[in-house]
Amino acid sequence: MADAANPAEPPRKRKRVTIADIAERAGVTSGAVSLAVNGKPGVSDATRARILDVARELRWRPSHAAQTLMGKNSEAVGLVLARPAEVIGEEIFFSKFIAGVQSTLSGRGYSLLLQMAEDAAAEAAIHQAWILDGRVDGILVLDPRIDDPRIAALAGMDHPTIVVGGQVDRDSIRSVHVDNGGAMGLIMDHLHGLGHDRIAYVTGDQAFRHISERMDAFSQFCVDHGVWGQSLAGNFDPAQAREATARLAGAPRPPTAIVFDSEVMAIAGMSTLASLGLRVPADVSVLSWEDSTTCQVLHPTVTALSRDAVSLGRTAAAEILQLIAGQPVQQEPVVARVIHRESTAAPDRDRGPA
Amino acid sequence: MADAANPAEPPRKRKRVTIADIAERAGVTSGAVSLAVNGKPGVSDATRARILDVARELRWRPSHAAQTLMGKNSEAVGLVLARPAEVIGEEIFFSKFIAGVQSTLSGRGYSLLLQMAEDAAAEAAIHQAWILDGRVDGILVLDPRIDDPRIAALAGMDHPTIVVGGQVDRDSIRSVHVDNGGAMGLIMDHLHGLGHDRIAYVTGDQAFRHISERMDAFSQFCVDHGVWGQSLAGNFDPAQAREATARLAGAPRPPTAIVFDSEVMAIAGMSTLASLGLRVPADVSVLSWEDSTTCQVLHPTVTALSRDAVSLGRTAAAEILQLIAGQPVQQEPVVARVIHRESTAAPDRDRGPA
DNA sequence: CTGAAAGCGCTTACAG
DNA sequence: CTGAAAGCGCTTACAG
Repeated sequence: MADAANPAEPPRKRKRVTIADIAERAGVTSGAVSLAVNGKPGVSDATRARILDVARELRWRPSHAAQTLMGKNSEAVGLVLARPAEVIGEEIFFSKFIAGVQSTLSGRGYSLLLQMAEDAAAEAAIHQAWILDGRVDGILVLDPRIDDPRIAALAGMDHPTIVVGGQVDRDSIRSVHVDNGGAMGLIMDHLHGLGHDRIAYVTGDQAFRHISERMDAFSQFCVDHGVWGQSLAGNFDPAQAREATARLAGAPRPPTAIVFDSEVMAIAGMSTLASLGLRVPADVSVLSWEDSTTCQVLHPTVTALSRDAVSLGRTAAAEILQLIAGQPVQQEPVVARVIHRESTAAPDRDRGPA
Repeated sequence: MADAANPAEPPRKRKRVTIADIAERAGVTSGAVSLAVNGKPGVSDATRARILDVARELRWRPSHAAQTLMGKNSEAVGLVLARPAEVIGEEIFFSKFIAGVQSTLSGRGYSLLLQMAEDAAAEAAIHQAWILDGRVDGILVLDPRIDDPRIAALAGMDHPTIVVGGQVDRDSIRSVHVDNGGAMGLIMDHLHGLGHDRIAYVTGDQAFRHISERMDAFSQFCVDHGVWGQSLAGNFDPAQAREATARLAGAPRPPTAIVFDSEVMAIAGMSTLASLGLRVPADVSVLSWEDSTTCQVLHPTVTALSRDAVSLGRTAAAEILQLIAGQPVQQEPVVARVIHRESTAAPDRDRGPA
């Protein structure tokens, strides 16, 4: 088909076209071709124009491998996901984040090199290999843990690295500024402002830095505002969220509002409440830490913290690109806000049956 | 920290260790080192052992760039996504598929090279660049369209390619066998078996091959079984799905069951039905083409076609790996099944108020 | 401004 | 079995 459209096309089989081919055709040396195509001084304008013409005519493309061998950037950013495939498939955060990263990267001609690993140690090994191979110009690290081996390893390699999802106490490593504590403050302001003073928080995996930051802010707020607050340790598993919700609902003095650490957990929690005959928000308000279309279309619609994972990805990508370019990183803080929907309302303690 | 743990470690700055370093240390030529580390004949066992020891001691790793220059495989598979970041972030299919691909690839030491593109033409350009650069050993193409430019371009390059999401009429290109028609048959069997004979189908973008395959099977079934069937063209947009649902619900003789082409569309549709005061499944049954945790925890839970995007990704990855290895591709068909949940039930035409 | 050459790190014939 | 050399496709000093 392509051939039919352009019948004069030469039989393009095997044999890649190299700068040597261009040099021969243009009657110069390959060194001159290199200077010409790279826009470096050293060839006359006339020669340069001729060389460029031939290059275009021959449909030449630089050999990425050869350029990498010479130390050129690989134009790729690496990201390894150390979670089971099932979790990555369920949590909307990952696809949003990756989509955001991609949209910025692709605009600059960069690709994302993606790999999955069993655990943080395996992830660190992949990082090492990628860096030594020059396969990536920079690395994105997701969700730092307390005493994260990946951070320790990367800190020693001085390679562009951006950590996403929590602060890191190393000078050599930058992190996308996500203010988890501040976001939790917004959530608590929202609920407390509605009149809630018995609030529960069903958390994700507490080994993650970002989760512990949220928990700290949660406790802090409760202490400061005289709110009864209870965190229940979870692990992002919906079954576990359901169990925690049932336990909370069955308590002598149940909370009037529950904050869930992910969309999937929030939905699971709401479904549990419904099956227990509890109404949202009349009996208990629900808030999801992560927004999605599902939150918008559920019945009732779900109040959510919009971290906007897509723009978080965009920001992370922009920062790693700045780091790679050797520019100072302009940390644009990722804005989070509470999107107020139907699942949160003032508690109706004293009201009779609707 | 790493240094503290291993104080004898040499100052590992700059300068990568090459086979020349190994050769010098082991008292052989670099050619011998190459043979030794690659397990090729040409060196005595004693020499080989000595060389391997030195390589290990020096923590040598082959230069990926140099090997690629010599024509070695890149150990990466390419996938470009030609959809807006927002869509990719919302549709659970993508993250599941990518997670599945990854889990198989990572097990074999392969990475996924990912990029986003504006449209199919831009995607084809990225494919060309990747192939010419030797950056990927194989390419995965998602959701072929009618007269897809990507397929036309790839067909001419004889490079390992696997198409996912629809059949393709080219001998040189293999596709993961997803039986869209058969799956639609399962859905219709399910609904018809429950007693529905007025069924609507709100579709995704009809320019996609897999959607048109589903539509054909839908029409076919309706004709064969005397079912009143109506497809409404959509484009995966939840707002559009809501509108289509409202139109269907407001019809003089509304359907008793609606099939939606994606999870997001199904949820949007259900929310519309609820806001119109229609009960699911009492007034209308709803079925989603794509399963997810959300389908399991919604109220009512949603009957869904489980294509199992994760295993679809695994299968696609396994097939591209076989193609790369030059092995015959064993097409394991991807099994789809209808997971019956609360959102579908027998139509209650004649029944009075509950 | 241009030419000739060395080198990036590896692999692979080709002689000894 | 081993050594010496050419070559993959490019870049970059270094002479003219």
